[in-house]
Amino acid sequence: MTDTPRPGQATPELSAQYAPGEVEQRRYEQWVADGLFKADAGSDKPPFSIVLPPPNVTGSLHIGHALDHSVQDALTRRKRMQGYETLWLPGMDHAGIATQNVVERQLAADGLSRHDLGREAFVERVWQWKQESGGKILGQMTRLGDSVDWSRERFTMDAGLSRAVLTIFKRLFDDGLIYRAERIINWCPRCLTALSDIEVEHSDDDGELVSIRYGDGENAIVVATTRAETMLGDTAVAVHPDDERYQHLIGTEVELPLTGRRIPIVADAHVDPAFGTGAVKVTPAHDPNDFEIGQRHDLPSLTIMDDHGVITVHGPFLGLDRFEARPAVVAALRAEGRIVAEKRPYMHAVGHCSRCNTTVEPRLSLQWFVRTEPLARAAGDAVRDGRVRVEPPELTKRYFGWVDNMHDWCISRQLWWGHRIPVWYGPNGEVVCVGPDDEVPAGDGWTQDADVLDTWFSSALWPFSTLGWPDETPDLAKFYPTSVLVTGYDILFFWVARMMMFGLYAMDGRQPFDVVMLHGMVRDQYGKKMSKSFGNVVDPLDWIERFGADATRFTLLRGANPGADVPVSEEWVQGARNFANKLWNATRYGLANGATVEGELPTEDLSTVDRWILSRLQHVIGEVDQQFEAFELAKVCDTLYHFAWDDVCDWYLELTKPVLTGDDEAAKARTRRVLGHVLESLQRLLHPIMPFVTEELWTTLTGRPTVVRAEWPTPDKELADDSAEREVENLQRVVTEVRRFRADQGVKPAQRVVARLEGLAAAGLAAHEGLMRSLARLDAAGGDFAATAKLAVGVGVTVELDTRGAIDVAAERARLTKDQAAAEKEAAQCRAKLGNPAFTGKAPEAVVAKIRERLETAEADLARVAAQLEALQ
RNA sequence: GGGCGCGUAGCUCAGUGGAAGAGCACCCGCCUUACAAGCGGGGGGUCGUUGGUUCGAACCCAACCGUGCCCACCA
Repeated sequence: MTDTPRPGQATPELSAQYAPGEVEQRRYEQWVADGLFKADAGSDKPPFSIVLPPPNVTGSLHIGHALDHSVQDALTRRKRMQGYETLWLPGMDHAGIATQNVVERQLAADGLSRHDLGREAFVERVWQWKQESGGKILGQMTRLGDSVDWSRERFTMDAGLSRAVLTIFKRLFDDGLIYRAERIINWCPRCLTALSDIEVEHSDDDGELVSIRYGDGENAIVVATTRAETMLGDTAVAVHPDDERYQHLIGTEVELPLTGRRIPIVADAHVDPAFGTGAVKVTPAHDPNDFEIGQRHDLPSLTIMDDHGVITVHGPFLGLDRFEARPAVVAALRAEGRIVAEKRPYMHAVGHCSRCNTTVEPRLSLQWFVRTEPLARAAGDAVRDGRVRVEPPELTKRYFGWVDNMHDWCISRQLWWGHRIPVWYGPNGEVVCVGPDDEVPAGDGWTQDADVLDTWFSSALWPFSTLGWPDETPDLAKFYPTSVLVTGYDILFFWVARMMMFGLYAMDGRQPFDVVMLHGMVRDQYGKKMSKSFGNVVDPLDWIERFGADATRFTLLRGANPGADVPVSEEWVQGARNFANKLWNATRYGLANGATVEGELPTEDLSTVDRWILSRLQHVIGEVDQQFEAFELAKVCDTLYHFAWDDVCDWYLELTKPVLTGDDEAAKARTRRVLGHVLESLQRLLHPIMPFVTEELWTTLTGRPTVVRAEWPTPDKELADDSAEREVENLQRVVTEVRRFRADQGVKPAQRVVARLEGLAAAGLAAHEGLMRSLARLDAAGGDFAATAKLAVGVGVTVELDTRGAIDVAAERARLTKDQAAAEKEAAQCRAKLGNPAFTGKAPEAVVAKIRERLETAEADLARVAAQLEALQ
């Protein structure tokens, strides 16, 4: 093998194996130092922008982030190479409850509560925590290779974003889209705050349905409940207006057991006469349905629990926790003989706090709400009229289901960490909403609302608040609307719909993003959800450490088609690591054989093999582009994997060996140039997926500074060459068939077999005899040649081999007989089909032709096998 | 309770009207000077079931079975 370094350049050296750890840190630091990820709002280039879904400040990088970020980075890096002015904006979410819980736990370790510190000191303490231990995840992002613009990092509580929050709150307030009201809300008795619908998770819990008789004699009415303790707050019993059984009771009163209170029996269409007894106890202060019934019938609301879920009424139960009160109330009722049916198990959906899993208590409470109806309608319309595209489209149904049925959004939280509600109450009942540039009311008796806003309120502003809104900044002008939002389908409703509502509202009807790309969840190799208790959780940092960031990314992206869950396993990441190594060694081969990227790509006198690989490359570029535009990153990975491994490594590199070790210097120079082009193109194509190894290889191969801003390949139609592709395919068939024969016959790979090739000229393969001999390890027939085996390989080429002493005739005959039977069956099927007038009459001509072709092939196979059998005699 | 998916090789998944594919796993043979994290070869599926539409169905339709997810104020 010759070793001819490029003029004026030292021979680059690569070790035999790729060692990612050595490369990654060095490369990332250089990229940042060179400002390669920085966006320029003043550029003339077309914009491409993504805002990173802000991770919680309490979070650290888990495998789901790794997937999410890998997708965004791949999209961003490709667009950057395509010449777009590219911004990927990073940042974090202040994560109200989650963060407050973390700091409260720290305090609890010292025996303190947040109330011991007081509000101001507590918030100060949280900020301090954030400075010291928050935001670990941002550092971890560098390990993945995220090409984010660090100069634009934002935090939902920083000054600019807080101003955006105040601005939009004020605007919504003035438009009558924010209001304060007493409503049934989800209350977490542990976090001591209201929760929105999306912060409540439903699970089917075991409950017990008990039937209780209210009243006596003629007036008795039986109700059923799973929450017996709430009967203490009942202010009515409701029945369906048409329910025959209770006509005589409607409008009367009944005595509520244990309390001595008399409550009315009302008729309400909400009641399902078929469920239970058809009579419902009504507790307006502790059940959303009951609240509405209460509103319709002007019933009083009687609150029976405090913030902690402790009973506040009725002597015997006073001070009991809600779960203690339940059996206590049942026992007391039983003592009075009012339990008319034994308790029976009952599975029903119960809400739990998404932060601490405490059972949520529906509770009447004075809170702030966003009136979502007009906002949600606009959010739905933007998708309906095609301004925003959802990938995969199937998920639009879920999106509509959500935005079209949205309840008003409870936005006040009884927490201290967050954006404080900018409303002040005056001594005479004044309510003043204070915008960012307004004077805060001063004087005696003015107090600010104590609550803070739901965390999702500020994250809903993320696509524009991070770009400088409400100011008309160059960033906002250049990068809004953002190009694509990438996130998991699990937060389509939580977050995406809210960004749509606020984006359309704040930006005068302009959508926050053009495309929503939803990926799936990362799962284990059996498709199981990852969970700590199951022990199947993968730590991406561990994988990056052991297999490299590129291998980790490739493993994730290889499953990342829109909407699809992504199973991963250690075996698979090993495979990806092997792939990185394969690329590494292909480039090593190129470097050792003088592959070059200097000078024009030759077009004259190219070998068939060179024309073939260039043609394949054009197809691959086209395919990859299509797949990228459809966000089908799994397919991108698959296409490039097979091109790199099968076409380039297994065939092309092998096929260049005779030329590159030969002595035709002109031919060698051409192939070196083509080889250099193919390798560096492949590296550019793979860079969005595997940034580190491609950077290392590309810079080494080309001597240029970085592939990060290298030009993305475009297909060159001039280089497409069908005849070269066909020729090489035929060559491959010959080689493969001979290899198969050798393997079946147990001929050692190293053993040269003497052979004669016939029919090459007719098959158009005359020029490639040397290549085929080299790949199939066939020597030219010499003087004592005796054809002991004859191989017809299907493209009109016959190989006669001298395998004296090397083959097992009986085994080969058995195999050929099997082949013969298969070919006969195939031929028979095709003949039957072609003999069927219904088929030939109705099927498209192309299909019929295809069947004819199959028949020809089958017949040729039959002839081939027959010839081989004969030769074996 | 409502809605949306899925069921293809041992595992994870592509394929969506023309006669079944990949990765890994498995079997056989090889340290053939880019790579043993490799090379060459191979076995393996009546495409959940049953009907229907069609010349033709993994693909379209219906029912059923299995399975997953989302939403949900029948006590």
